[in-house]
This record gives sequence, structure tokens and C-alpha cells, in this order.
Amino acid sequence: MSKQELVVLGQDDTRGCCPALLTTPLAEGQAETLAKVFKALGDPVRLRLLSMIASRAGGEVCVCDLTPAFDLSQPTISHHLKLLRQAGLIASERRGTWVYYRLLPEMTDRLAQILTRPAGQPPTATATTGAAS
Amino acid sequence: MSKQELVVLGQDDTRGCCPALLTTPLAEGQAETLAKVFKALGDPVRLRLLSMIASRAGGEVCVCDLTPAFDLSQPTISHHLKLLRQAGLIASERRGTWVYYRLLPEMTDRLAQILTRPAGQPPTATATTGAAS
DNA sequence: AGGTTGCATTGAACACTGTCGATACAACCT
DNA sequence: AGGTTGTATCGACAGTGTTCAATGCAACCT
Repeated sequence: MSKQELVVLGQDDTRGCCPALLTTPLAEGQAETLAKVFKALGDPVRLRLLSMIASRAGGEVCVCDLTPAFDLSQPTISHHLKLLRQAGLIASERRGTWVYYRLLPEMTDRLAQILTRPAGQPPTATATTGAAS
Repeated sequence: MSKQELVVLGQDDTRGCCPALLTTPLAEGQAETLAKVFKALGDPVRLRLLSMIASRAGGEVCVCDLTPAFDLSQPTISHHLKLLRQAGLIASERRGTWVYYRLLPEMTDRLAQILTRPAGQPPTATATTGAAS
């Protein structure tokens, strides 16, 4: 559809729409916020948890289905789920006895956009103003 | 130079190209490989370094321009650059006295693709399997 | 050659993270 | 009410990561 203005970015707002990682130097606050999310993805157990949650048809997974899929204790899985939740990647809801987790696609969408290089910007070709040091 | 660089995401996958994070449960080996890259992004200093490198017109940055931009010692910056390099996110080249770093867009492109949810997959769609238990 | 500057590596201190057993809490079920 | 099951939290420990001063190496410059 309409092209998003992704280069807008309020620089000092850590909760801004879309910090531009690849086109503009990241501000310090934005870097810390973003780093927390990437850090949450920086563990193989959490990646597999996220993948199992995101790829589940219906969009929800019971914790009771996640825990036995790993060779880890139940508190450990609960801990990893908490970190993914605190990173804004998943959300949980209790229904009766069981707790269900679902993906928050806004966060993964945002990361994908942040990591997407704007078209027509080959890194070795442009140099509109060739004045380098 | 260093042939120690990680050959990331070269693993066999059912799709051949890229592990499907959001559509298929991630295999254990793929999760560990991917986690290393995300872990490299999980630090605010490295995110800012990557951002400064990627957003530079001409595609290259001298380390001498990166180091004074932080309140950290020179060995610390060198260490972070090494981690980004080992993750396959950047590459370095020495020209005379100075060392220049540049983005490896293949890696960020892959991450963006991995985090991109395929169109036409509403997360709250009716489940094919009734989730009875 | 000797001196200087730019960057990488080493080794150690310190903080953080992943993991577990024990325990607490919540919701079912007699 | 008491017992059972599912999930979260608490403390503690080992492993890992971030950081620095000191040092080493490479390339320039007298």
C-alpha cells in the first residue's frame, strides 16, 4: 500500500515508531530498547519457544505443550517465556487451569522493518557526496 | 586473514534458503545458529556500531571514526566489532594504517526475511485442529 | 633504525544470564 | 475442606559476557 515514512523517527524517543537501524545512526536510548528485544531472541531455547508459538495454527499454545518439548525444567521454560513476554514478543492469557501464549506480530513486524534495507541503496555504489576522510 | 568467521545460516533446512521462524518450529541446530546472530545484536553498543556502519554513505567506516563516538575504551570497541564480524554482520578490511568496516547486507536481509510473517496468516484465524484437550 | 600512531589481543575483575530444586499460587476435582 | 495438577516465583550456583589496563603487532614518518 502506501509507503511508510520510515525515516521520520523522533530521535530521542525510545518508543518511537521505527528507529532506522540501517539508514541513520541509532540514538542511545533507542539502541538500549532495541537491544533488549534482540537479547530476548539471542537464546536458542527462546527462539524455539517463539517459533513454536508463532507457527501454531490458531495462534495460541498452551504452556503444557511447550514445557515437555524441551529437556529443561518447568521453571526454566517459565523463565524464558517471561523474558519473551517482557520483550513484547509474546503475550499470555490464563483460561481456567491452563495458560496460553500467543505471538505479538507487531514486534516481529517492527524488527523485520528495522532490519530491512531501503531499496535502491547498494552499499558500495552510491556515495552521493564522495567526500570521505 | 581470519578464516574464523562464522558461516551462519548455512545449515540444511526444509526450505533450503532460510529457516522459517514464524511458520515452522525451528530445529535445534538452526535455533543455536540464529541465536548467535541475535545475541550479537543484543547489546546497545553493538547496535549503535552496526547502525553507524550501515548508515554511512559509501558503505565504509574507519575504526578511527567509531571509537571516539563512545565513552568506552578502544579495546572494548574492538571487542564489539569482533563479535559483529564473527556473527557475519560486518566485514573489515585494512588499507594502510586504518581499518575499515562495512555492512554485510546478506545477513540483515536474512534476518529481516526470517522475521517477516508471510501474508495472509491472521493469527486469530480458526484453528484447523480443534484444540480439544 | 628508531619513534609514533592505529588497531587487535591478553588477562583479570565484575556483572549478568541460564539453570535447577524448592516453594508459592491458582484452579480444578473429589 | 483437602488433594491434585498447572504455572509462576524465589534462592543459589555455574557459566558467560562486558569492560578495562597492559601489551603486541602493523604501518606510517622522520
